[in-house]
Amino acid sequence: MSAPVRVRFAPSPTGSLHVGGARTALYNWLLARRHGGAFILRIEDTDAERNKPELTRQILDAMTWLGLSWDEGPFLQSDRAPLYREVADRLLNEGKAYRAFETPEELEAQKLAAEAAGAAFRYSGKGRDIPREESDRRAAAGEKFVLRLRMPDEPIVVDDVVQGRTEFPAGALDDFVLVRSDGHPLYHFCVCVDDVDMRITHVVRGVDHLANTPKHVALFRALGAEPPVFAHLGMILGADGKKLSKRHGAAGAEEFRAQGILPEALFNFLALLGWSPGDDKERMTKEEMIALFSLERLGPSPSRFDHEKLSWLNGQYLADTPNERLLELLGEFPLPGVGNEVLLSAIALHKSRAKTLVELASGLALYGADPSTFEEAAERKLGGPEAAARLLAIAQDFEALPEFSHASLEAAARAYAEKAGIGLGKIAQPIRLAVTGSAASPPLFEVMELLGKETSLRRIRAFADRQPKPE
RNA sequence: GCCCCCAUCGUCUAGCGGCCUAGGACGUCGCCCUUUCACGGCGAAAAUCAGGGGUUCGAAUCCCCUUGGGGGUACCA
Repeated sequence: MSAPVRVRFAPSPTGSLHVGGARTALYNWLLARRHGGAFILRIEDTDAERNKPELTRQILDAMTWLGLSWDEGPFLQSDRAPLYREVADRLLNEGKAYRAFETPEELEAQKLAAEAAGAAFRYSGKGRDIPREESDRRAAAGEKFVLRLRMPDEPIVVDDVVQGRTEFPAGALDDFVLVRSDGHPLYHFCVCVDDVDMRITHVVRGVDHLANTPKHVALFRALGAEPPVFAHLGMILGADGKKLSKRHGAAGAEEFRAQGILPEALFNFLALLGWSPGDDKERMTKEEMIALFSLERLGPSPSRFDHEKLSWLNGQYLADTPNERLLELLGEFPLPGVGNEVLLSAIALHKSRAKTLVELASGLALYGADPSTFEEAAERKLGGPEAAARLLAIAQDFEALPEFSHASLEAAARAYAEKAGIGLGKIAQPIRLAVTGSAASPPLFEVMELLGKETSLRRIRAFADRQPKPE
């Protein structure tokens, strides 16, 4: 394997980068980066029906977001029709492929007949025996035909790096269609032609393609090319073990983005779904993954998508990400209308408490408008006339402070608590509720310092005000 | 139907014949830290290695069967 590594990711334009596809792309990317090779992006849009540039755009955006940069492409199969036609002609001339003139109706009838007889349908291979002259004549006369590959009579071995060696007996596959009767080249054909043309050395993709791989091997041979190294990945399933889809909450990279998942976290999480570096490493930078990656360490079995673990990982990344970058990332979510300086400090206070950017953004809301609602259970417990009196009293103490810093606020609160013969929590909790609307927040006095004297005292007094009066 | 793949704690996984009385991580449950909530630290519960046969002095690791999941079988990708 001295040839430079060349791999590709070849999604069809569905408009969403499914996490299964994202992980496939990621492993291809890792392999290319590991070996200093090339990562090629190719769009499989031979199915003209659903092929809109917009859908491709979304996939590219998601890849860019995830940090999966490609070196060549994106190539569109729809742009490569002349190449497919040329290769199809060559295969026909070399006798490796042949014209078959059955109509879809005839094929359908044969299929039904086979089914009725309890046998599996397989194309008869009838077209194989049509002499070339006759074939040319009928084609010239305008008779409809498809181009089929002449499958070899010997068994086909697929030696997969991940799934192991599999032998498909001779005759297990029939002569499949390369080019439709309307001249459109079909998926299997385009894939192989492109892989040869692009000098792809390793094909890393989902197991759903494994059963089709012998077709590809036969095609590579017919094309006079050595098949690439194959690595078929297990599927990614939802938490219920079913195929992962939108009904599991999210299935596309862009949906995770909208949920406030960091691209680095999703990258790391996806990498671990089917790959293990061997030691007990969990959190890794891209550079570490590149250094450690190898196809041999990919696992063959399907895995479930554990959103809980993603959430944890995301929280880890959130806590470690510099505030400035977080502020940038937060741009996609609603933020209170305060200055960046306040936001940056607030982010520092809140980031270890949030699992997603969405959570972080909503935590930041308290630096905007005064709270209009208060946690009901907390207010029942922490409110009341006595609490109101204390709040008013301590507000006075705070008011008198020479400087409104968290240190002096804390000192004042401690002094108050001691004088009143209560624990610090007894006075801090009502203040917290008054200031943030919630019984849980970052360190109270730091929050107050950030909020400033005026806002903090206004909130404390307003909260005291809404408490029932004595008698 | 036929062909193919997969199978270790609830989940992601380590393990590639003896180091396994099966290791790590998420989640769960305790305790500690603490003005609350997180973070962090410590600890616990959690896998008869799907079941059954072999092979071997020795099997989670190799082979076969069964069961359960998944995929393929298109003039879809």
